[in-house]
Amino acid sequence: MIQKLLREGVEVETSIDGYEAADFPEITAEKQGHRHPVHTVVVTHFELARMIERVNRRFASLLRTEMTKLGIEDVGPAQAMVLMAIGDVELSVGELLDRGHYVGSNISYYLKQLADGGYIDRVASQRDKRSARIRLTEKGEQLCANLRNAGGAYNRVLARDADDLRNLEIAFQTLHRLELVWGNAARYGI
Amino acid sequence: MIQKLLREGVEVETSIDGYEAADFPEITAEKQGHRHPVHTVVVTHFELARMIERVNRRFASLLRTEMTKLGIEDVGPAQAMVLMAIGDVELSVGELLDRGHYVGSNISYYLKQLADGGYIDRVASQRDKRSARIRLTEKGEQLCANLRNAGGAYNRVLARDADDLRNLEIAFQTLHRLELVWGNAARYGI
DNA sequence: AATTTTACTTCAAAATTTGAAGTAAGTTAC
DNA sequence: GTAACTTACTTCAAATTTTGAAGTAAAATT
Repeated sequence: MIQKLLREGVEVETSIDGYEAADFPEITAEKQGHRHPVHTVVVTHFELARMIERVNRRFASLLRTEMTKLGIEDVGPAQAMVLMAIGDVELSVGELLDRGHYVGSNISYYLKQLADGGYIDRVASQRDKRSARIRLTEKGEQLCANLRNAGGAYNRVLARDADDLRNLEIAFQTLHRLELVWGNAARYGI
Repeated sequence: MIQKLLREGVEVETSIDGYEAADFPEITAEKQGHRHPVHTVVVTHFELARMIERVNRRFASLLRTEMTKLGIEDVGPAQAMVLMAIGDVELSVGELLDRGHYVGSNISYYLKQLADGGYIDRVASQRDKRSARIRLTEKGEQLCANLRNAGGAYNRVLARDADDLRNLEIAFQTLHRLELVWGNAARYGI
């Protein structure tokens, strides 16, 4: 059985596509059935990818909503993610590229908009004048803080007890592993 | 400690952004340090979202490469994901929307391209002539089969033992939970 | 000093996504 | 039975995001 799974995928509770889970946060956040899978199906590499795509889409639209509430009009959710990627450190464009697996021209474009909007400062490095040093302005920090603040509610819903924490941790690590495996495969072939 | 984490995030091994993990599949696929976190940092809701974004980006480019290898020129990775979402069942556009949290006009657009490329068949339902029934053609099934086949190698790398399987399962379930929480929040507010 | 490499930017084109408006079929309420 | 409404989808134009090719200037190498 394990052998077969190793070849083909992973067992998981619940149907992959039908959303039979209840449709309200109070209920879906409950633990019923979560720890003790009943009937199981097989998840492949692709099912995971599809799940990731869906979750990503949901988050993007959530972020868009959050930003609309904050009255941010000059930049979109993608730019906000770049802002969050910068965080509270000063870094070069190259470092930022690594942080998000962006493409250079893409980041360059976003940084231009963020600089125009006054969210970041861009200074040529003293030691290497090719390299631009990026950091958030007051305004940029404020936006990040607001977004993080709005996110607090989700943290509370998602991480309710030690069990949740463990699962989130495992999910994070597993995604990191996917990131490495898929990334290396793209560069060196599997 | 737990109380603080519940409010702010989740403990995880390793730095979030620096990729100090080795850069080759052989090494990164190893288990060293994976089960026993040493130094820990806090992951928030946002770090998870950023991770998901990165992993999604990586997968998309992998899929693009895979499709180039297969000589697919008429549709892109996004359309291929739609194809995979359809799978081996016949369904309506509405059902497909639910499967991927797509927007209607978007799917409509993709379906048009997929139909033009001969990857899907589209028949008006007998019972309700507004509703289009979608299913893969021979060609569509072939592409899906090829992609699934290419994906087999990743399944083997990602799911090497029972421990990996457990982690992948937990990651899948946790992402599903994120999907529900973020989705409900978008519709009803948190 | 010439050449190559690095670190980025620019620009145009392509791909993806959104949103508003439309159509046609089905449903409901007179 | 028909007017009004809803559902299931499509179309189109615009916005956003992403890619890729070409460029620039500084640094490193030869």
